[in-house]
Amino acid sequence: MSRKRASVRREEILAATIEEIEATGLRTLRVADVAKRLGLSPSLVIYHFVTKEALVAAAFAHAGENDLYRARRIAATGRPAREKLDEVIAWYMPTGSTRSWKIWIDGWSAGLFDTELKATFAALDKEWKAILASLIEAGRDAGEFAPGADSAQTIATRILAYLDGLAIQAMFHPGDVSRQVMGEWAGAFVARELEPAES
Amino acid sequence: MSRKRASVRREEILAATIEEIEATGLRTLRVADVAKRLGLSPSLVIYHFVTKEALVAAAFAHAGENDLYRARRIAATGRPAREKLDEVIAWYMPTGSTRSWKIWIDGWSAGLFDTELKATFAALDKEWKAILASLIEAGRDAGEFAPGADSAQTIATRILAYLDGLAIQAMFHPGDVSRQVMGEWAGAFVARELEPAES
DNA sequence: GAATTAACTGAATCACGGTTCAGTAGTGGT
DNA sequence: ACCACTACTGAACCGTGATTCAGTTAATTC
Repeated sequence: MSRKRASVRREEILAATIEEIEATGLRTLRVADVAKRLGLSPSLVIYHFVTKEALVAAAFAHAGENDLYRARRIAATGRPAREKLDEVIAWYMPTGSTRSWKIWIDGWSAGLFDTELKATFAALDKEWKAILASLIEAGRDAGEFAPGADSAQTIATRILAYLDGLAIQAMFHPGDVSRQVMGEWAGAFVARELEPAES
Repeated sequence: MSRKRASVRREEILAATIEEIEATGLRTLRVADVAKRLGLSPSLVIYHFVTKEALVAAAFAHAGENDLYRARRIAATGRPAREKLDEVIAWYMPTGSTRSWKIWIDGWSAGLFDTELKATFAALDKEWKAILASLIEAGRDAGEFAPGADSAQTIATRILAYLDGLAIQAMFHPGDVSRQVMGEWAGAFVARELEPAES
């Protein structure tokens, strides 16, 4: 049983937890399954995280931070705002390889009745909006986007709302909204929001 | 213990189940709590529904049908298509008194890993899209809406996606998307989809 | 108004899975 | 080499909550 430093093992366990939620859902998540995935004893998982609930909370926070990290790296590139915006959006969507929407739908459902989780999601959402808003402002300053009536923050909120909705449709009704369609519609929405007066 | 015909009792239990999910969430739903809500024994609930899982499935189907029924009644009115469309949309949103979004978010999460539930939701969604599409077509025929490039079905899908997304935002970030804002944004979206060439 | 059926209950069962705990064994420091 | 600390395990415990079942009583039928 190769021992590892606590910080390393904790990361492994968090990743395994997300994988397990991804694969079978939060409602049937068992500590034992997370442990088995790594060939460890259930006790160890509890040893590191004290309680299953805390494990789940930590796992969601971890996964969310990971996604944000990637998005921030895209935003930090030295390219036109529109390109970066498109790429960040593409990453937010289910297409983004690692980023699965199953866990977030599960997370929302749990967050409805769990204050800590709800706070975690609120914080993550705020960050996503900040990233988008900052790209929108950059684009406006650079003259790429028309200076609209609404604040960048507001537009970011609307875009994320639409993306969430599209993701759900794509998840449950892939016949109505394929991945490609989802991308096209998202692109059209962004265009309408940011380049209104093209006439 | 006033006895009731099975059909009546079943309806009561279904309603109580939805209320319980609404109040405390699917993940902590106990058969005993549903029973207590009606002053009945847990055994009776099982007597009527055989299994908790079946109870939950039936409850979601029941709630969904209820909502659809109301929507269809609105659509059957003899008013302009736009008015009816707006009202149906208002009813779809969390504002619609009974219609709570908590249960649907919970439902999605459960549906991800439950084939029967997923099928139920697919059927409900299909119905909603049909209602919207038929209103859109009626409005086009009546000259209320411009005849766009996309089919009524497609536009219905996009509208529902946006509504879902807005509902989630309103649920989790009411500071960013109040009920009123939600209504305004939804209205603007519909307008853009249906009355594009107003120039 | 007896007989049959259908609604209903309470107490027991039973599996499941999170958590505890006492102990084992790597690991890093001196 | 020894010590202290930390990662780790296996077996037991224990609460929970769905389901079962044998029986009770209200409705319905004839």
